Amino acid sequence: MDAFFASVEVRRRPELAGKPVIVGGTGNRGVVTSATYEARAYGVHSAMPTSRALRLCPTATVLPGDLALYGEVSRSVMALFRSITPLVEPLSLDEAFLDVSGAGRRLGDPVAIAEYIRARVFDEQGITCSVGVAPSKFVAKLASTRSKPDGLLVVRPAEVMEFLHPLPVGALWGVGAKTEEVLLRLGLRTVGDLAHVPVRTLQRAVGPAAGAHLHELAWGRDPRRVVPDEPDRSTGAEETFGTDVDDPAVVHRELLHLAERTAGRLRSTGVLARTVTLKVRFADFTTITRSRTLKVPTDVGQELYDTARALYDALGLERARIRLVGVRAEGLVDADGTARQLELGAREHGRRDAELAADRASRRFGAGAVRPATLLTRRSVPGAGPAGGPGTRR
DNA sequence: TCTGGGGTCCTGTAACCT
DNA sequence: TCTGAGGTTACAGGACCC
Repeated sequence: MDAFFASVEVRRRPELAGKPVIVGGTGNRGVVTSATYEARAYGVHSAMPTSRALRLCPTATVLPGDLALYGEVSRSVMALFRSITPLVEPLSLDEAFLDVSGAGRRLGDPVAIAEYIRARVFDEQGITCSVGVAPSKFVAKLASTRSKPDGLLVVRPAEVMEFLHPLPVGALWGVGAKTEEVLLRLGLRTVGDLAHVPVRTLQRAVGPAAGAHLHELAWGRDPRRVVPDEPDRSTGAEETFGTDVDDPAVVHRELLHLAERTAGRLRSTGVLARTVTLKVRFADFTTITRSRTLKVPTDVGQELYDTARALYDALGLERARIRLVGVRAEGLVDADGTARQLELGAREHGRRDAELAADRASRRFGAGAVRPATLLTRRSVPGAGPAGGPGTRR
């Protein structure tokens, strides 16, 4: 999809069509997550602090975003893709790889399929998308980027080199700011330059794996298949405070909140986590992580919290100024295939049953209907909150 | 100017096991 | 009993993507 979040907002509010619109954090520490092409004309792009974006483009409308709505649109679009081929690999909410090598008889050649997709997405969702058609995932991805917005670019097998080699190294998928800097220092400006440098040189510069990988990509070689339905490897939640925090009690409460959120997601997807990772970002933006692997995988918020809090307390911070904390669950295993460890003397109905009951209450009465008492604030007492706040849901 | 939140993958080091 | 080689895993950090 082109400028996905922003496009969905414009569809919802047609009076914004043709105007600069920014979706992103509206607080003092927000960043841009999506911007219409009208806003991009002012130099606005995603990941830029909203404050800077507004300085560049003061007339822009800034909207907080509505992930639930974008998720709905995403599901509809992915369903359309799956009606074309079962080989759909979603890359994010707004993009996916489709292997259409088997769909030709029914729907025509890949170019016809691409046009069909673009038309259907526009008819059904009222937003535009761009499609790259190529013999490999990586070239298709670059082609779709090149064709944005509202475009279609076909790179046939014989055209891959002439398409690839003039591109700047930074255009390659996997080459970010740091790697680009290293490559430019070596005098490598284009993908063609990259292709003609010995692999060993590349590997010395950016590491053995990345070096070999880049060399292959520079010659258009990308054997990765389109794989549908890969299970997540980790899930987590993190939050940047509105202003830096040095009160351990505030950090502890946030950790509980994040642990509950993460555990809820584990339960809703039917997986257990073996490893808990704590993330702390300090006022100066340095970031550390600490992790611990559990004896028994879990999906219980209280256990994630206990672990995260122990990791935090072990840091022995003396009122350090904290900007962000996060809790992440890794080493995910299928809950069905994992027998729960029976502990000697453990109560039959424990914390897990309480959290499952809270899940059911949340499904009926809205997110956060039941939660730990320490997470209740005046705002969240039913009836006391602002309209639309969590406490006012029924 | 001031840097979100969701992820994936790679690398170096240390510990541990055989 | 000691030593070393080699593999695996845990942990921390960092680059990158949308």
